[in-house]
Amino acid sequence: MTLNQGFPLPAEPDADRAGGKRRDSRIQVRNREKILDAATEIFSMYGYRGATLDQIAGKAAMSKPNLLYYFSSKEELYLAVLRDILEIWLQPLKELDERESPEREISAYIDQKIRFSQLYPTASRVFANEIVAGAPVLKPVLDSYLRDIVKKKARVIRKWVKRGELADVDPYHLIMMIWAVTQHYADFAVQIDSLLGKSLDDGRFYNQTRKHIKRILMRGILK
Amino acid sequence: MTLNQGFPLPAEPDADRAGGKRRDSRIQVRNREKILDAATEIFSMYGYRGATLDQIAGKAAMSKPNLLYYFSSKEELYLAVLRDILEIWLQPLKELDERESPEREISAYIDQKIRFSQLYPTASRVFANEIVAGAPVLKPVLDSYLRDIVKKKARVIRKWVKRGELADVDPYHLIMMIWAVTQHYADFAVQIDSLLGKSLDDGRFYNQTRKHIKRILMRGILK
DNA sequence: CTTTAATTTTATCCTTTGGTAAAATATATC
DNA sequence: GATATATTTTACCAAAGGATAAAATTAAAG
Repeated sequence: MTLNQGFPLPAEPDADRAGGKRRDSRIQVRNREKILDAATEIFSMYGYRGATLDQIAGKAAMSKPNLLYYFSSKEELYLAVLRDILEIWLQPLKELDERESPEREISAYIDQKIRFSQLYPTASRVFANEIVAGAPVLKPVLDSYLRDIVKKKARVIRKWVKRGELADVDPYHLIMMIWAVTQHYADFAVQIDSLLGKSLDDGRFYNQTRKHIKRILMRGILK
Repeated sequence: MTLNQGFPLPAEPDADRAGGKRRDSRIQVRNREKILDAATEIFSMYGYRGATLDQIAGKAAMSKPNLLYYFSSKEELYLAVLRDILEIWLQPLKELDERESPEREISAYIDQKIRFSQLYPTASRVFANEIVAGAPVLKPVLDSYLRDIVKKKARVIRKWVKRGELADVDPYHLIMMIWAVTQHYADFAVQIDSLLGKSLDDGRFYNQTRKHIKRILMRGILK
């Protein structure tokens, strides 16, 4: 029940390979991927504790012991899933560049976030689940890694404000607003489907959503 | 694994009482409440499947069989929790009134939603969990009840747009933006705490957040 | 083709979990 | 204070869940 150990993060453990073992045979790669995909889906629906290895194995079309041959415990599997997600989740924020105009940069950032919601909705949900659950595993990462990046980027936004290119907005709240709105379309997809019968898979809806969010937010923060 | 049965909703089953049994003795009421509170907390952390009756009973300071004396199954307990949440969650939206100005009405709506996030963060998380999980229980409610209310309120917003009191925004996206942003502060509270060391419990932060969200959103949608 | 290493299956273990039965205790009513 | 009812505890149970061991099968290398 401790969960979480060794999450220095972006780097995969990656050991083993030294010992001469080839950890990348065709079948190895294919199966690990199959498992990670299945796990992402199941974890997104039931969270860490609610998910079962049987379900995941079933979805990956293999037996439970076989799955455990690739990931030696449920926890290890969960960590692997989270690691993958975090990598793509964090990337876009790092790219905010103060030398460009806020209009351009923030607009691009929103685009990337929505794109993530479109491309990896289940991954987004696993992440959401983890955070809603109180981030039992990711807390250390949030407290260090994420915190630093956000602090850095808050400074960028503050600079834009000082230069008068942006209305007087609080950088942190702005970032969180963008996260909230963009992730909502992935995390609450069922609700959106219930209300509109649409999802981001629908290209028209995707673009309409993207433009709409940007229109309101940009109007709200530009001078 | 079916979960969900009889969720005509806002109305409590409430039967029994006819049979002459008094379902409201002091101890009855107190214990049911204690259980519901404990359950809300545990469900918010682990979701329906991840939560265990032992945990809930433990948090409610009673034995599992004792808990089952009040709620005869995990499912029934979960339904009771959701029922309570949904009631307070839906209320504010119903109050949008086209006869008032959008400025006033939407502003008030945002206020109420943030207030909910402040007062019932764990309840908000149970709800989030349920939706992220694909709304296995609430789907029928979303498809009927919620859908109708939202449709009605979308009409109100559209009217404001036509009257020229509001920029040309899509009502549905606007509503979802408001949901996303306001609920985010409850659902992703850990993340916010990691980044800012603050929570809505802090009155200063609460107000700052409220004003900030309103400032950006209102600027974004008013003419 | 063998031989060796990688992969998969089968059988099994122990713990947890939702739930029940029935006895024991407390509370209320007359 | 005796009787009936409501509440709580104790003792279980069957199923599910994470995990391991070892046998069986498949793939790779020489």
